[in-house]
Amino acid sequence: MQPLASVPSRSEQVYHVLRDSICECRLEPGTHLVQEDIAEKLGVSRQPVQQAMLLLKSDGLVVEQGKRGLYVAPIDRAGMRHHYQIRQVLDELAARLVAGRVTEEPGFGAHLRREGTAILEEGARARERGDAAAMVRHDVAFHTMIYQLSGNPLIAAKAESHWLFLRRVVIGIVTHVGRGHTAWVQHEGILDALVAGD
Amino acid sequence: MQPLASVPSRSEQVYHVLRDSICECRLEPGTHLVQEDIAEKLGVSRQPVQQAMLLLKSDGLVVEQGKRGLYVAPIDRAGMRHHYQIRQVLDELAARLVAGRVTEEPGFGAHLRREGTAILEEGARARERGDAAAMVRHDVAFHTMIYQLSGNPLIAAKAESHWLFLRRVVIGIVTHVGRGHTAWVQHEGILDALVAGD
DNA sequence: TTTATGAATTCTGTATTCGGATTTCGCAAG
DNA sequence: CTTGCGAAATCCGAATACAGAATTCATAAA
Repeated sequence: MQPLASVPSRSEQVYHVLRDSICECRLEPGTHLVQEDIAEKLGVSRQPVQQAMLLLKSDGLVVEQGKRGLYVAPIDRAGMRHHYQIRQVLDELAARLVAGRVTEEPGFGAHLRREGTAILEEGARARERGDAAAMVRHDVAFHTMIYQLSGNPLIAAKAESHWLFLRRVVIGIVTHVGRGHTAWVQHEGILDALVAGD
Repeated sequence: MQPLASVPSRSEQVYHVLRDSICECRLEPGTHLVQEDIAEKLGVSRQPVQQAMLLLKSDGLVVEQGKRGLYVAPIDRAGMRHHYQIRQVLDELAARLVAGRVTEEPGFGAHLRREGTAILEEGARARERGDAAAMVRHDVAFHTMIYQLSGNPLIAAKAESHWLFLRRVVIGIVTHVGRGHTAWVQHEGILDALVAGD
């Protein structure tokens, strides 16, 4: 049995709305976030907004400039590189752990193969449609699957926080540069290697 | 010139007090945290306490059991292993980056050597005194130095959140098992290797 | 035209209050 | 002894109210 899902508090809802808005660049970097305005737009009081801001600040998605208030964090090349570096080592760790489980636990490889191909197929369909957003979604889903199967739940949590930042630019990259193809080929290679035990 | 330090808000102060109390096990795992009690003990209203709790929850230092309120997170073996795994790969990443800078930037190696030996000497003195808490502090300082010199500021931030958990048990390990010695020898080896460029 | 000064505005952090949901406790019924 | 039920108490999230700091703006002086 699992604990039954409870309704999310207003703070959480505000947090998610703001987080998604920032990550999908509907709130542009550098925007000044005023608690009252946001509260009124979302139809809540200032209190849940302030709490959401606190979490966004600890995520690094918003930054405070002195006592001038909170602003949406800028997208700078160096910062993205830093996020990418960390995500990379987390990916490597997760892959190592998954590979370890494949060789240790019988039947785990088949399970991995099943889940992986399902996601890859969906991703392939998105690519045929030329749906960039869906491609990114499935890209993330593939990585998330590996995090979850790694057996270390902290990896998924930490990596997600870096994906938040990367999502802000990945959509643009996939759409404009058209690098989507190579990524999917790589994913198939990764899946094969993992099923084989790295 | 640097932006002058502003007084920390009450929320931040409450957050730090609670965080340290939890990490140094003055608040034992499983303790029920009641906002009103804490607010009264610290001489503030419930509001800053609630905000601090929110951050502690996102750190994973406190967990909520249904709607029964927030409790200090338990220390379990599996969780510690997970934290340790992630910290390990972050350490490796930081070391790689530092080694890279040593070979790239002239004078960086000497700088590293200077800072590193300073910390190691202080740590050695703490060991002679048998001061376990100071040893752990300098152990953390050594790692933090590497994070900071890596050039990726996110590593320090992320790794710190894992040290929060590890600190809860490391003190006990150093005191009881007396494994302090080997750690310091390793640190000297690490420093030598980094100065040489990995 | 530029600089100083002080009032008005704006915005945040904190305190207090309100409403609701849950747990606890006492007592009666099976 | 266990089960069921209702009142009281507990505690949290959210709204509202208040105070202080910073910025803006307008007006006066150089």
